Amino acid sequence: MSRFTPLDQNHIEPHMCSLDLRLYILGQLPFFKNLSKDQILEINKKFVDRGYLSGDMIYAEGSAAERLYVMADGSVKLIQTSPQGKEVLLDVLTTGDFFGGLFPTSNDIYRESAYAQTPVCVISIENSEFRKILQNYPQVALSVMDIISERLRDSQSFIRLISTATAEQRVAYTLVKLSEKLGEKSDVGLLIQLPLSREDIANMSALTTETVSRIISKFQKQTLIKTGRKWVAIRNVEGLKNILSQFMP
Amino acid sequence: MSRFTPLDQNHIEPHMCSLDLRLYILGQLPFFKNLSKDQILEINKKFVDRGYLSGDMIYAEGSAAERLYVMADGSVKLIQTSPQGKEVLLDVLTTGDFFGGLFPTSNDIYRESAYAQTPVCVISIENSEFRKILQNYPQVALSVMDIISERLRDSQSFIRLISTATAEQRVAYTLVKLSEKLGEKSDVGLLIQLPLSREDIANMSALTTETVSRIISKFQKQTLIKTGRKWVAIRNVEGLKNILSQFMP
DNA sequence: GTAATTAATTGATCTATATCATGGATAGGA
DNA sequence: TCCTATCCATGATATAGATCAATTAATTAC
Repeated sequence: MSRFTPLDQNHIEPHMCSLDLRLYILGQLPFFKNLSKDQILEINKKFVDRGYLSGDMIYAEGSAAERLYVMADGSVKLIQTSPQGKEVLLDVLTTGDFFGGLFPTSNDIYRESAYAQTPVCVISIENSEFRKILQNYPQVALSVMDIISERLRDSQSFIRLISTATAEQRVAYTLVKLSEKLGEKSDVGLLIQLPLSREDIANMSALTTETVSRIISKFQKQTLIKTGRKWVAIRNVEGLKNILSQFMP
Repeated sequence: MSRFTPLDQNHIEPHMCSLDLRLYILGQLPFFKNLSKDQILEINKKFVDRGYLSGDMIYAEGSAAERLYVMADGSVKLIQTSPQGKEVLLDVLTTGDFFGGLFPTSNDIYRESAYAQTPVCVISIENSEFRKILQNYPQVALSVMDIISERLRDSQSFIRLISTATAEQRVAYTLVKLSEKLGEKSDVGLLIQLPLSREDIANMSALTTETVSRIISKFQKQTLIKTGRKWVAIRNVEGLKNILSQFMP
């Protein structure tokens, strides 16, 4: 029996990708938000849903990028692997995020692999169908553009981070970002709602697990965080941000 | 007198941002390519042009992001600076590239500074005007989206690079990328048409100038490149790519 | 409930690259 | 053609974080 984890465990079952959930998710997407109920219903027809179990691969780096995915429930990791086997965790996605192919030509390939990190339900649409939607609803294309350009800027901030920051700053940054995205108040602090190992943090921060472990231990001693096996909660966000302040304006 | 530089020196004068050049540049832009002559003329009215001298700042990180810029001639560096003064060279832009604000709200800020690296001519448009164009011409929005998503993927590849690659691999990558974008055949090899110091390469590769200098010397001894003050030419692209092959699929 | 597996900690050592320091080379102005 | 800025090369040293290695703790399997 689980001795202790503060994480929510009641994740959705694959079959729970109900029509209602699908419509709800689609309607909540920032780029579909301004569409009418009927338009959403129409768009929904082009989507298919599917559940995955924890650890399942949703698509593989290098394979043909044919579909765009939208998270309905659970969490998904986007990972690039180098030939020597080193992994870079590009992003963690949760409800409402989209990922996968967004490409002009159908003969493009995925640049990363996507793995279910918990049981997940995703809905997906064929690339060409999604482009039709973008053409038919110009404001949708604009919203998608905005989201991608925001991601580009995040990505560039991250480049600055790993170009100039110390290991401690990188871990602090990773934890602050994750808590902003996935943090939920709990009795152990601002809990990052995600099974998150030291290795995951290492792959997100461009460090080794050992280094992350040492830093996490230190942060815990400083009562900045509280942590256990595969979970982290933030006790003192300001303290972590303080570590970052030297290079984040 | 210049003793030796293989770089083209006859750069455009600021006043040479003629109407003809402007129309030509606008017409060549990948996202305006499919528009009619009349449409281009109409769009052109919203653009203003301006010349800058080498070293001039075009906009500053942190200031209000009000304009979108398009390169007409010359080259521009996009730089992020950390509070400690460390610089990260995000990109080098040349004719036809766009940069600056592409943002949904007018109260957003630039995330990087833009400097003229040579004498340049840029044309620019107010953010809100550009968004009107995107709304009026849906296929333009789609093209812009594609370009940004390509940049995002490049940026993610780069994150993998600096997360996992050695200093030598980073420099090789930087040189290969630059030569693909700016390389011109010359009698010293595939010359990168850009005044490119060791420091620039260092800031693009997340390394120090000293480390870059050592690696550049080594590459030169291996006759992979030929280099001088502020210029680099590639003699053996395959050799450089070979250095990369261990982590670039 | 016990064994087997996986995750995390912690210590000892190593190494790639940064940092510090100096001299030489090149460019461009007077 | 000299003078002075930069730019570049290279040696010596320091160090952050990786790597190697061993131990402990938490989970899952039986």
